[in-house]
Amino acid sequence: MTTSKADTLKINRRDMMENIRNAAITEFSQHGFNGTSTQAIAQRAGLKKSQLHYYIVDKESLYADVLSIVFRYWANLITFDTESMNPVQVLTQYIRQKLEFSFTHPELSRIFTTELLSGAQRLEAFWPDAVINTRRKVDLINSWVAEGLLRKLDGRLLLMHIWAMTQYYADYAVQAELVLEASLLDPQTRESIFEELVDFILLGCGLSPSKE
Amino acid sequence: MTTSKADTLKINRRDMMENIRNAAITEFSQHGFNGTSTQAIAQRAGLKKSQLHYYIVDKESLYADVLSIVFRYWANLITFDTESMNPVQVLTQYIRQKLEFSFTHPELSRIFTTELLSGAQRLEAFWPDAVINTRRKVDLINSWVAEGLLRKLDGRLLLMHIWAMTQYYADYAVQAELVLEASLLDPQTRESIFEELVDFILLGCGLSPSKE
DNA sequence: GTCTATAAGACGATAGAC
DNA sequence: GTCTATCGTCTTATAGAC
Repeated sequence: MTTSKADTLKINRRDMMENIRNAAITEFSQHGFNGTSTQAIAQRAGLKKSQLHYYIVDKESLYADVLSIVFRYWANLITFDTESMNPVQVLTQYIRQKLEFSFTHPELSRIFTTELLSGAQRLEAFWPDAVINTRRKVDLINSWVAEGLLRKLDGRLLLMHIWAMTQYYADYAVQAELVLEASLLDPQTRESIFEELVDFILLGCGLSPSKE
Repeated sequence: MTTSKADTLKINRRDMMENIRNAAITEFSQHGFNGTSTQAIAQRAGLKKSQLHYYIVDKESLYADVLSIVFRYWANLITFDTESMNPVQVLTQYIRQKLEFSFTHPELSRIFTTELLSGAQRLEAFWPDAVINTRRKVDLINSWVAEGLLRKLDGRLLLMHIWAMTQYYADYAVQAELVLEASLLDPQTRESIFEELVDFILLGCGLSPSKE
């Protein structure tokens, strides 16, 4: 056992930081930046407010941390599969990734939404990359249209409508569960939403969903 | 001129209340209930915080006022046209109403979203009516499916996906304008979104959009 | 009827004790 | 390195002046 006291503390501190970040994600996703108190974050993390302020620089930088986590997930998990040049496969896979993210990380999705609702000022640093990634996807969709693989449509609108419907299951989870009288945690519910979403979108693009 | 002093004051007060409500709508829609200070509302209404508290009972009831406005609009403006039994006409008209509301009252749309994001506790009073209205629409859609007018789909999912895409243009207006490089105030932009949305949804339902 | 002065407490943040 | 005591500000709300 050569674990020094410093090492132990370091590990504990890292766990504590993750603990705090998770508490922050929950609070910020519900109440936004303005609406969240460091008090509430501290309480959720099992700390006193004054203790919390030892671990974080300030509320603003904790929020920036959390925002960057959202975008890191987004960039790593949700991409167009460029291997496949088949619109049906690319779109189906993209819809699954986006929807799965809403199901498994609804709080991260909601942080993006609260930030956008409150003016998106703290999001400006992330826009340039997002714009590039978006343009790449839009160009691919539009090239499909040019090749006649999709009906004549605006790739930007298609992409936004996919975002809208997948994001819905995070932001409006309360409403969805009320309407469906089912939990979004239930794998069967998730699967039937996914299947309907794929059919709906592919048909809307003038594609025929493959039935295997 | 028989206008008494009392009448004049009454009129002014009503104007002031509307002024305050509008300021409240703007602030609440951006920052939610927790995130909005009466200070910010007062300032936007051109009052001092202490003046504002003369006109309102408290923050909570001002918020309740604003929420009820949202639902009054919703109930009056956004309905299924039961006169027409034609799915294409009913859906097209519904999409136009919903989308138009997002364009012309984005702040009211956003208040609903912030409230849902923060747990929707203050919305509970409005759910029963909303559930009834929703069920009626779902039943109609499902009857179309039973008659073979629409492809086999779950009416609840279709309705939610229409909500998601139309609501998007209020909640995510910042993102939409960035992606489209256009203003959502522009009638041409609005019209092209509407047309694409109708084509997309009708095709997704297995209907063929009429082209006149 | 309208507005000011001010209370009572929550807010984010820090200096300094341990 | 960790936590407590505390500061100054901002919060909602009201009592009382005009």
